[in-house]
Amino acid sequence: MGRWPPRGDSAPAMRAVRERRAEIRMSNTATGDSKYQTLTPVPPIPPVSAVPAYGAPHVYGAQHSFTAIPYHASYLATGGAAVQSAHPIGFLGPDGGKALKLGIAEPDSSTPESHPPVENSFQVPSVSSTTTRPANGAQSVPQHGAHLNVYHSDHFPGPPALPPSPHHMQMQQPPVQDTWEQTKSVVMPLGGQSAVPNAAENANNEKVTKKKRKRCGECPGCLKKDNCGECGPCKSVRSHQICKMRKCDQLKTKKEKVREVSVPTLYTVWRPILRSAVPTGACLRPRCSDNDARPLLASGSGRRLLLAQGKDGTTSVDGPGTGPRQTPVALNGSSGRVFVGEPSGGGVGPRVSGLTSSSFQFTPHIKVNGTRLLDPEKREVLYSNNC
DNA sequence: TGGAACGTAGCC
DNA sequence: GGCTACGTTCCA
Ligand SMILES: [Zn+2]
Ligand SMILES: [Zn+2]
Repeated sequence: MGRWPPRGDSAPAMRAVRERRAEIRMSNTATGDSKYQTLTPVPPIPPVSAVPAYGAPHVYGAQHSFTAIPYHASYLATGGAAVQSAHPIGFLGPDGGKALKLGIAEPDSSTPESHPPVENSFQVPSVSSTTTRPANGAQSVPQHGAHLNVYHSDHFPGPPALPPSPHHMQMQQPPVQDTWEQTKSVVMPLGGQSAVPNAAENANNEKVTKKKRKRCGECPGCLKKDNCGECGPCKSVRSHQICKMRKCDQLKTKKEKVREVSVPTLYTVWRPILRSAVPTGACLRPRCSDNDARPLLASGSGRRLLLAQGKDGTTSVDGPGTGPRQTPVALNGSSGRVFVGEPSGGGVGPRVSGLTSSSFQFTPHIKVNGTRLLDPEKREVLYSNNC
């Protein structure tokens, strides 16, 4: 009783089977053989424990560069007056206690306060869309809330080091430890350094070979015993790839592999961007308990917000526009990662299908203390309240 | 955008 | 050290 593949990356091996495989390759025939059995199942998602959660986008450490980001600029021009400053300030805001309650992680904190129970409004999105849309179509005004799905891809450029800032002490250091313990998997480094072997990149953002995923052992491809003998990988000695027919389905979808992103990470990393991109009063607090907060629209409705990062490390924010848009967004001529949020636009814009309810939720505010947030002045109130 | 080529992780 | 094949880059 053997297993397939016989050896190498994913399964216990048998020399005999390897030889058998060679025979198949040589003869280009597909034969049944008792030696070819199913794979030993492996976890679909290898654990990534101990991977530091750090994905600070470029834009964070350099808010002044916002104006160099076309999408963002247009965004603000159309509706982002209130956040023209594009500061990360509201970010922690004046209310440190509240910030803690929101689950913002201090880089090295070990105090109870720094590990508050976080409202578990974030879950792992189950699937990602592949809708493609040019980023430069973003012209419309962002809406009142965000329902954020965060995706991960394996090639995310690391951000530059965060500059020291007396106003943002907590942000001087990347949140090396992801402290959101409700999640078993950990945020992959969207960039930045990692002290963990097999991490994506080193401190200099240099390419570091990453850990390989394993075959699931259960998909049709994995269950196939024999090489087809006719596909490219079968024919090419240099391919180094498994027969197309046997390619694991899970390994086919290497991009947009969804990873969990902790609340702290969202706050410390992406919140400034969200803040600048959702200028109409979206509360970036997960499940804000504000009674005036508008109820979150059902998943799948509303419009989307994109946070994208190009290979050059720059970050861009894409507006809702007129249609769902996800990956990839061209940035400076290159394609990069795209993070998808969904501002609940209150019926403005098309419905977006395919979203799961298991994603990070931002409660949209349209009112604060009963006052509709219709002008920048009032929105500032909201921001100052660290929503 | 998909395929080819290549480096090398992972397993033995 | 050999082998398979994943991840990545390159190129048409
Ligand atoms: Zn084949
Ligand atoms: Zn599989």
